[in-house]
Amino acid sequence: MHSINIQPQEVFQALADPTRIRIARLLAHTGEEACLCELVDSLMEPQYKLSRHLKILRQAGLLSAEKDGRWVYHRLVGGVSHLDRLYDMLKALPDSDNLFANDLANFQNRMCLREDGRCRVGIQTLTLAVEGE
Amino acid sequence: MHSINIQPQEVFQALADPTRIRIARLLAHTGEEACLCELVDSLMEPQYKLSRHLKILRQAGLLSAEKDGRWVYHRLVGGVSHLDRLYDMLKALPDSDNLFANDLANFQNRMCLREDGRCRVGIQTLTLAVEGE
DNA sequence: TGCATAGTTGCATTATAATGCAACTATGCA
DNA sequence: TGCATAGTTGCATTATAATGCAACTATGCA
Repeated sequence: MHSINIQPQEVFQALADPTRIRIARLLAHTGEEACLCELVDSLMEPQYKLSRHLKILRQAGLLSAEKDGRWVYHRLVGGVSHLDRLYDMLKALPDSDNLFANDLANFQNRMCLREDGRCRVGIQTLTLAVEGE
Repeated sequence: MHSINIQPQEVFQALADPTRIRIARLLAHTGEEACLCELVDSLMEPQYKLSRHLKILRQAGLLSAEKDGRWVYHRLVGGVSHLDRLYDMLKALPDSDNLFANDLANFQNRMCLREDGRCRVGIQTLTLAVEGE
C-alpha cells in the first residue's frame, strides 16, 4: 500500500519464504493477476496458508489486491524502479528441479477455466479428488 | 561457494536483515572489495556482528572471501544472472533518510587509508575515540 | 619467540516467523 | 431469507534467527 514507509529488509523478508517466492515468480513470469483459489489449485497448498502469505506480500508492498464479488485478485505492484528490477531477478532464477515449471503448468491449466478473464469457479483440487473415487 | 545448491529463499533470507543489506549495498554500489575492519569503520557496528553477517552472506552465495595476510577481502559474487539482477535492484533502492549515503561516505573516507589498494590498518573507530580524549 | 591484532565462534537469551486447527466474515444465488 | 462458498484471522505450538559476551585462532612483526 504505502510503499514510502516500507524498508528494504521488509521486501527481502517478504520473499524469504519458498511459498511466497512461488507466488511471486508465478505472477512475475506471467504478468497475470490471480485469485486465491487459482493459487491454491496451482501451488497445491492450503487456502489459509496462501491467504496469509498473500497478506505478507501485500504488507511488504509487492502485491496489490482488488476485490470483485467473492473473488480477490492479486497482482504485483509495478512502476517502482527497485521492485521492477526485483521482478527481473525473479524471472532470472534457475529452476533446476523443474518445480517452478510445474507450478506454471498448473497455473496455466487453471487459467483455462476463466470466463471473460474472470475466475468463476472455486477450488478444484478437492472436487477432483472426490470425483476420482 | 557452491551456488548450485543454494535455494532462492536462502538468497532473500540473506538480505532480510538491515545490516546485511547495508553491506551488500555498499559493495554493489562501489563494486569494491572490503575487509572486515573497513566495514566496521564504515557501518560503525561491532566486529563480531559484521563477521557473522558476512558469513551468512557468504553461505548464501552472495559474497566471496579472499584471505591476504591478516586481512580477509569480501566482494560480491558476479557473473551469475539472477545475482547480477539482484545487485541492480540494490543499486535502485531508495535512500530517503540518507542512511546509505552516510555509510558510503564513511566507506570512501576509510578507503583513502589504503596503500597500493590494500588495507594496512585495523579498526580506526576505537583509536579515534581514545585520541579524541 | 612472544606480543599485538584481524577475524571467528560457542553459548545463553530473546525476539520473530511459520504452521494447523477452527471459527469467523462477506458475497452471490436459489 | 437462508445456504454455499471465497477468503480471513485468533490461538497455541514449534522452529528459526539476531545479539552480546567472552574465549578462541591465525598472522605479521619486533
